[in-house]
Amino acid sequence: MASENTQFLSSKLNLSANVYADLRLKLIVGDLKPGETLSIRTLADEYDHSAMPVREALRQLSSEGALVGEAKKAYRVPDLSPNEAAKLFYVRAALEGASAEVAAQTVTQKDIKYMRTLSNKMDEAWEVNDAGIFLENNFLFHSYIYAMASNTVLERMAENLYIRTGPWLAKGIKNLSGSKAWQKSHDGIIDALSSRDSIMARKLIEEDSGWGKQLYQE
Amino acid sequence: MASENTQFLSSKLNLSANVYADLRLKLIVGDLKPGETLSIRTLADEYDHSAMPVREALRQLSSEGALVGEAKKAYRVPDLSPNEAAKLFYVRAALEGASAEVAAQTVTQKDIKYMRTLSNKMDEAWEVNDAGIFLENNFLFHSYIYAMASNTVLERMAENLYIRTGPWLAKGIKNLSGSKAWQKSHDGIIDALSSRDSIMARKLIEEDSGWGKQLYQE
DNA sequence: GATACTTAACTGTGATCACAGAAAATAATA
DNA sequence: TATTATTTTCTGTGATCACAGTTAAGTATC
Repeated sequence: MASENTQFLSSKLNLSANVYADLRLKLIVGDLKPGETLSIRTLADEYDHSAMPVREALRQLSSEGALVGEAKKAYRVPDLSPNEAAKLFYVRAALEGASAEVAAQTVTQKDIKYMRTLSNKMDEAWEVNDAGIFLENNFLFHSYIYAMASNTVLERMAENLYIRTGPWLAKGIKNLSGSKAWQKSHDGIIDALSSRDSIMARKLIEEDSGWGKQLYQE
Repeated sequence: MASENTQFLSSKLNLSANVYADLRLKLIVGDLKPGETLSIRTLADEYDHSAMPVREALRQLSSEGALVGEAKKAYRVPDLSPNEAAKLFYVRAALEGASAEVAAQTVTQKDIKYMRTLSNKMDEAWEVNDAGIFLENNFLFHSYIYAMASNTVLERMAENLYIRTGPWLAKGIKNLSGSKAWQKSHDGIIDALSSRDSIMARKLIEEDSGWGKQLYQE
């Protein structure tokens, strides 16, 4: 699994943050399925912690819309309606477009090289049919554009959108087949950034952001 | 005070949500000052609850960037640097502009009327020098535009930005004097929406979003 | 009177328990 | 056997405590 050792990598501050980070990645890469149920005590056993850290992590994810939690029922990974998914992708396109526009003005050759690496990793994952690694690197690719815009506010909000669309995306691409439209798209984005064409970068990113939506329209 | 009875109004689900809602509004309207310190036990006494609900509310606000909380020190209302404030307003302009563009396509006369009401309340608050009510209605005004776009994702993110900029804004407008630039701006927005001019609405909203920034540049 | 040291108060964090409502599993009834 | 009733298990929520750092207050030392 892609996120197996995350909880150890991020063992810095408190336990709640570790649990949160672990679940966060599991959502992004699709290790948690829509409709799947998460209970405090069960997870506490798995992480070998008390209930408190898990409880706080789940509440945070719930407040971010990554999980839903009614009254006294178990937390659940929400399944998105087409309408809800469209809203998430709409916001993502707006935020990501703005980021790309800024990023195009400060991008370096080192950045370009790193983005190509990520794109290659996505391709490798695609070939061996590993959706988890594919989504994780796709997330890293887009994250990097946000990071280049050096606006942490933007970055955090974008990440939230990936957490929320992760399970839904993973459901749609269980088998990695069909056209590699994403690859052409990413190549174009890299080229636009490389030539510092901020308008084109914005346009292409906005188009690429909507890519996932088509998974359920075919 | 503007938010005195909020905790009773929102006494629906659990106590944590009540505390969160109360603190949220206090931040938006400037009842909580930058640098102000919030401790779990102290607030628990004030709300006459145990530590748990307050603890969860503070953690949530912290995860949203509305409060900062290092290691084992008290939570604190962050004071924004000019750079940080600029980032928040940049994102706000992007989100709000997108909202206005959508809102202009579905706005009704009833909506227009309500927005005029809010703008009038702001004017009244301005005249009697009540910054809290002024900011609260300003928030409601902009919130309404988000609501008209009927994108809850967008709405939630925008609200977060108001929570985070609230204390900083309040600091800058302790005394409501000087030009009423905000009024002309709001009138223009209402007119643009009323005539369904989505491009103009977007433009004016983006300009208005940056209004607060000027508080510290004069 | 100012500085260094010690003590006390305060802080978030993790753990544990009691409780009431929801869900699932079992037993009873037809 | 199908349906209802009951019990048992599971759920988040609120409360309380112990702990280890942090900050503030107090006290001694010069």
